[in-house]
Amino acid sequence: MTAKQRGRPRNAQADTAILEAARDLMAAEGYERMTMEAIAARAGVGKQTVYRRWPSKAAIVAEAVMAGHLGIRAEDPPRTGDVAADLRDWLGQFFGQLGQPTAVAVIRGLAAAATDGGADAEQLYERFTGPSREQMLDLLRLGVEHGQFRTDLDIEATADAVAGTLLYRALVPPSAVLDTDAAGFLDLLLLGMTPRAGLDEGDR
Amino acid sequence: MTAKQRGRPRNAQADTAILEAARDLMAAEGYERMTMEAIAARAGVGKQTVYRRWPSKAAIVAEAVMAGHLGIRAEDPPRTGDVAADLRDWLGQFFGQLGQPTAVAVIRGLAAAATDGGADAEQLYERFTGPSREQMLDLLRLGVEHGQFRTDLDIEATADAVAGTLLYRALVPPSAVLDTDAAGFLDLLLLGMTPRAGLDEGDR
Amino acid sequence: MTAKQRGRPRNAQADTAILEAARDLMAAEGYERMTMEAIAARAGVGKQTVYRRWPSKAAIVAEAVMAGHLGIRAEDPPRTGDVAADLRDWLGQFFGQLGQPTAVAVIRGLAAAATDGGADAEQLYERFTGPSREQMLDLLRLGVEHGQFRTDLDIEATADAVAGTLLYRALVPPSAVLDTDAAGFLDLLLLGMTPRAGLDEGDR
Amino acid sequence: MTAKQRGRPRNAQADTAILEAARDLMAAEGYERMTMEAIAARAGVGKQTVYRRWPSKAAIVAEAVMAGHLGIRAEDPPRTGDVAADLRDWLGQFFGQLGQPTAVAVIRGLAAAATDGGADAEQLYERFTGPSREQMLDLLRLGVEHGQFRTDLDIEATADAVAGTLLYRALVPPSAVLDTDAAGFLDLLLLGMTPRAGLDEGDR
DNA sequence: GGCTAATCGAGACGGTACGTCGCGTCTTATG
DNA sequence: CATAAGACGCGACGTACCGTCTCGATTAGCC
Repeated sequence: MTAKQRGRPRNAQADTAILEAARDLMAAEGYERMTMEAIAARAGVGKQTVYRRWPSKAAIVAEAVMAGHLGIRAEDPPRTGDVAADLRDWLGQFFGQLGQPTAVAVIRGLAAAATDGGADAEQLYERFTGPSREQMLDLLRLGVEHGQFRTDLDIEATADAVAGTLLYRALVPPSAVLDTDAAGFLDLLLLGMTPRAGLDEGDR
Repeated sequence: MTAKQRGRPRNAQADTAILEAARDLMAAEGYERMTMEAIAARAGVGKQTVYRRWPSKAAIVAEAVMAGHLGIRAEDPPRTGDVAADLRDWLGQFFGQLGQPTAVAVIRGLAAAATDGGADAEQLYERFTGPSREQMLDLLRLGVEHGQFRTDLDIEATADAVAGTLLYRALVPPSAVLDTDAAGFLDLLLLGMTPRAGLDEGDR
Repeated sequence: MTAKQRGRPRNAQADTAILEAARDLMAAEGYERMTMEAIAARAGVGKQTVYRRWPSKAAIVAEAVMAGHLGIRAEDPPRTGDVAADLRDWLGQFFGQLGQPTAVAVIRGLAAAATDGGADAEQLYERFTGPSREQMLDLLRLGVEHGQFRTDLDIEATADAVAGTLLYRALVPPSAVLDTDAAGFLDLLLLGMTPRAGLDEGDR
Repeated sequence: MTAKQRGRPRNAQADTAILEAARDLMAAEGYERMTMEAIAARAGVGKQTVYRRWPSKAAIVAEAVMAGHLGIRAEDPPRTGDVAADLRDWLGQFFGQLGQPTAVAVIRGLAAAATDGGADAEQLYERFTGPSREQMLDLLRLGVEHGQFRTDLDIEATADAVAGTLLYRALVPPSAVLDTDAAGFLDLLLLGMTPRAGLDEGDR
């Protein structure tokens, strides 16, 4: 049993104020240009109050994503019975958000926060990719069971390919790639996933 | 023709000293923790000498990659006639380097440099992805001509999927993904690329 | 008469713990580097408990001096009949303590506490100089009555000269002055105080 | 021979701007409430530029006093031939300035700066008391030679008594002492300094 | 015994200033 | 002209204390 807390308890409103300030500044300035001082000031909070909760900017961003203040949002995947169609629809939601500057800013920020390779990166990975990743893996397993996807499909690798392509398209400059819609990628993906007569084995 | 330059000519040794200093610091400290001051100091050069050549840290990194001081290196793709096998071999070289900490550091640094979304990102995109991307697109076109790949294959999307997955695997923390080898992804990719009877059309 | 106090009574041990903590820290760190937080921590007391009793660091020091936890201590002045000799002996006690680092630290602290010129300075002045000052003034008046000191002696100015010289010698760095003993000053003082034939008037 | 200076030389205007800013803030706010940030801001200078020159607030004040930007100013002592009268006049200039709030603020600041007892105190002592002290010692020696002062006068102790009394009167709160003029002290001092028949020896 | 009230240790709070670091620019003497 | 050195104004960093506040717990006097 944990010891009874002593002293003045932390103000939960400060937590949300900080996360919301981070969310707003992230959209307005971008991750690099967002400073701890600005977060504290916008949240109406002392700097120490921020540092008491999170040790770094990256950690704040991780928490903001997790708490839903920030990030790519998507409905739960549809379950119409046609798993391939469901997957295409659902992933389309993510790729569709690449047209929104704030969503792109968030993904870039997450990448920036992850680039130091420290403990923050680990946390970010889990919190950002985690929930959606699980939903995707569920859908992939369902497709394999239904016979719509290859029985030897590497579902982890498939999920990575989706996340990676999403990340890449958010990072590269708009002029280079954003006019390319997601259809080509999703075709490629789904074709790679579906079984074909006599080819399940021996293609490697 | 430009007029003959006057005054003391630039010291070409300084260029390489700076790029090598950047390469070393990138590996030792990571992109974020590498500073312009440290680069200049390690290169034994004044800060002005650095700024006279490149406007930003990102630009130095871009140049270092381009000049071969830094980055993922690969041979030219093999041309055995079996384009799918060639592609798998060649891409395998890239993914194989994810086990080398310095290569991972470089990719992370490039991502970090790209995350501000400015002009640097554009330049980095071109220089980093550029040469390899062209080689890959050539290979893809060749595969389509030979009938090994789908005629309606979106080759741009395919290249993005490769680059994105490579980037993603470099960014996510080692414990999460690096033990997964690239075979699953390459299977997925090649299966998605190859034509199948009666399915080339009408699958969307 | 005030109504009997309700609620939990104050803990008298806290008072002494705080004053002793202040005394120790004053000697160890000096007035400027001694913080309210450190006093509370060393006393094993909450900060509020300190502030409930004294409004400022200066007030604590004043109280500590007054309560005898801290400061220049001296016996009551001797009364042998030779007032000049008594005064010399008694003042010698004060100057003699300038060799003790803690006494010097206390005087320095008092000066520091006084330098802001606020209400604290007033209080410190009264508490620090007060009791000894009264004793000195008594001795001076006695000397005038006995005919040992000039009848027109400005006894306030004399007391100030003593206090000031003591303060000055505590403030200036040891190497500059502490090797000078007090005899020269006391000679000067006593000669200035004693009457002389035909010079009591008209010297100004 | 010292090595030829390299790099951009320091801007001498910054030195004076900082000292003048310190002087103004000292008068306006007092030593304790004057901050390094405010000094830098008022001088129109970065904080680093201040720290590059002086390691502490006390050191700045010491320099400001030395450079004449700050402090008790007095003419050179008069030399009328009557050394006692000259001394009274000259010292009266110092004591007279105790009525000016800015002069009082400066003395208080110097005391505050000295109270930490570190290297700054030593420097302050030398720079503040130094020049005037030498002039005073000269005057005292002259008086001894002329037979106006006691041959066994401890001139160091005399100078300390003057400096100490001046300091003390600046530190104690106005209500307590400033209405007392300096005449009483100067009488006391001069009487203590002048020789008298048959008393030069054997008074101790 | 229940109530009210003041105190206790603990520690979070909004602030201010600290002293340091790095930015990108500038200004020198030396090539 | 370019160079190495390094000062410059600026702004953010993460820390230390300020004096205040808010907890649960304690300890009294009063009904």
